[in-house]
Amino acid sequence: MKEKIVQLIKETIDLLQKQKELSQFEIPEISVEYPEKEIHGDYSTNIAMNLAGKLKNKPIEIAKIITQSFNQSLFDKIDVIEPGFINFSIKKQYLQEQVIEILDKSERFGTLTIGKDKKIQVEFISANPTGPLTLGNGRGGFCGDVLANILEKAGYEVGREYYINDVGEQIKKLGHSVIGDKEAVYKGEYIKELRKKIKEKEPEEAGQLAAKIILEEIIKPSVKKMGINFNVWFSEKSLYEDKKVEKILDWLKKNKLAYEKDGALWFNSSKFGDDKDRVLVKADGEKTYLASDIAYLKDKFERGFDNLIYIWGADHHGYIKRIEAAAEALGYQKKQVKIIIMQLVRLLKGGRIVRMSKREGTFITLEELVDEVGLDAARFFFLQRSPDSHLNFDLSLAKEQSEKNPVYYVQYAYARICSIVEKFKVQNSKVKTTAQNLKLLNHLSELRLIKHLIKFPEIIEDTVKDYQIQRLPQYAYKLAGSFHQFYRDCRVLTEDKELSKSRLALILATKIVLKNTLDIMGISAPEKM
RNA sequence: GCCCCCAUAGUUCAAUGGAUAGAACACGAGCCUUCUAAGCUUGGGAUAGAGGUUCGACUCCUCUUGGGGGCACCA
Repeated sequence: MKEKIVQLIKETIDLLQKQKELSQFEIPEISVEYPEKEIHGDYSTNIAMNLAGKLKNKPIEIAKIITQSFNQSLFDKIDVIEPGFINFSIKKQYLQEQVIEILDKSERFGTLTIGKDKKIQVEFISANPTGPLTLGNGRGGFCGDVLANILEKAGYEVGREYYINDVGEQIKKLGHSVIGDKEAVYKGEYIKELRKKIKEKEPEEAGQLAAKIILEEIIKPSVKKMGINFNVWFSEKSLYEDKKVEKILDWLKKNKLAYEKDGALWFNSSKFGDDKDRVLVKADGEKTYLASDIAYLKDKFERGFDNLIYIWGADHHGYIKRIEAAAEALGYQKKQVKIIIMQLVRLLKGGRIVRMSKREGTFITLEELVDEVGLDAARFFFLQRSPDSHLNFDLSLAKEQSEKNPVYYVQYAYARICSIVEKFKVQNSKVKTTAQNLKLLNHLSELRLIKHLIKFPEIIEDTVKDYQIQRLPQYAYKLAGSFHQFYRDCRVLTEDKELSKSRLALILATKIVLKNTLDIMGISAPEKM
C-alpha cells in the first residue's frame, strides 16, 4: 500500500507538471508514514511540506493542488490538513479484498523481490572459542539470525556465518589456562572440566585442543539451543593453511598498500579513512588479527556476496574503520560492508552492576538464560531493544518478568485463533470462503485488524532498509492487540452462517500473518496455551 | 586528550524531522451464564541542562552534566 501511494503521488505530480499546474522540478524522495492518530487516516505524506520551499508556495496550497488531481479509486477520502499533511483513508472494499490476498499467499505473504539475485552474508556471534556464549553473544546472535531471516523474506540469498578465531594469542592463553600455569587467564568451571580432558602440556597445542572441544561441546550446542542455524563455520586457521593470508599480504605490498617500518608490516589504512595505519605483521613475525581479517574479507567477496553484514559488540567499534578501509583497498565499496554495533549487555545482580568477564569467570551464560526464561521469551526480550540501547540485565528480574513477557500476549492471540478455528471445524464440516461474504466485514475492529495485516510486507521492506529489527516485535505486539480487540467486539461463531464464514476468513488471515511474523523472529506459534 | 553509544513515566524500553511522545511492569478502578481473563476497558505519571537550525526537534548541530565502551607491533 505504501508503495502504491508513493507511486500515485509521483504520477500525480508528473501529470500536474505536464499540465503546467506545477512547475518543473525533480521529484524528491516521497515518504509515506503511518499517522499515530486514527483521525489522520491510515497513511500520510508530508510531500507538500517538503515541496513548499522549492515551489515558493504554501504547503497547504500544494497539498490541495495535488489531491485535486489524485486518483481516488483506492481511498474513501483524502484529507488535507494544516500545515500541509495529506492523509489517506483506505477504501473498505480494498481492505476486504486483501483478506483473500493473504489467504492465497499464505506463508508467502510478505515475501518480497527486492533482494532478487542478490547475495548477502551475515556474519554474527563469532565469539572466540575460549568459553561459553555470553548474554552479549546472545543479543548479537538473535539479532543476526532475525536479520538473516528478514533478508531471506525480502528475496535475498543469505549466508549465515560464524567466524572461528582458532589461532592466535587467545588460543595460547586458553592453553595456559587449561594447563593451569602462571600465565593462565581464563577462569570458570568449564576450564576445570577441560583440564580433566586435556593432558597436553604445550600451551599452543593444549589451546587448540581446548578450543575444538569448546566449539563442539559448548558453543555449537548453545547455538542450536538458540534456534540458530549457520550454514558456514569458518575457521581462521584455514586462511593460514590455504595461504590466503600470505597472498593478501603480498598483494597489498605489491600494490603499495602496505609498507615496512620498524621491522613491522603496516597497512596503509589511513589512506582510506582510518585514523592511522595498522600493523599487519609484527616485528616478531607474528601476523595480527587484521591480516587474517583482510584475507577473510576478500574470501567473502570472492564467494560471490554483493554485501556483507557484520554484527559486533560495542567493544569492537574502533575496528570499523579498519575493515572499511580494507574493503576499499581491495577495490570494493565501503557501502557493501555494513557493520552493526550492538551495545553491550550489562549484568546486574540485586541492582548492582557485575562486570561480566570470561577471564574472571563472572558471567551468566546464554544457556542459563534460555533455561531460566525459555527461548521464546529470551528472543523477544532481546529483539525488542534497539541495537543502540545499552541494556541492563538482571537474571532474577528477567525470570520474574518472563512470566509477563509480551511474547505470550502475541502467542495467546495465535492460540485463541487456533481454538476458534478448531471449534468452527467441528460445527461446520465444509469450510469455504469466497470474496462475496467478505463484504460483511464492516465492524471497526475488523477493518482495523485488516489494516494491521496489510502492513506486514511494509514492515519487512522498512526493516531490510534500516536493519531496525525491533520493529518486528513491536509490530507483532500491535497486531496481537488488534486481534484481541476484534475478539472482544466480534464473535466468529454466530447464528449468522455467512458472517461466521467471513470472520473465519479474517482470523485465518490473521493466523497467517502472526505465524509469518513469529517465524521470522524465530519464536514458536503454539496452538494451545 | 580523541572516537563510538546512551540519558524519555517509579522501573525496563518504543517513537524513517511530523500532528495530543507510545507500550510493558508496578500502582488505582471496572469487565467472565456467550469462541481461552496469558484477555478487554479505564486513571495518574516522562523527553538531563543551555543555545541553535526548521513551517515543525525526543530525533539534526554546538556546548554542559552524567553513564557505558574503545583508543596496542592484544584479540
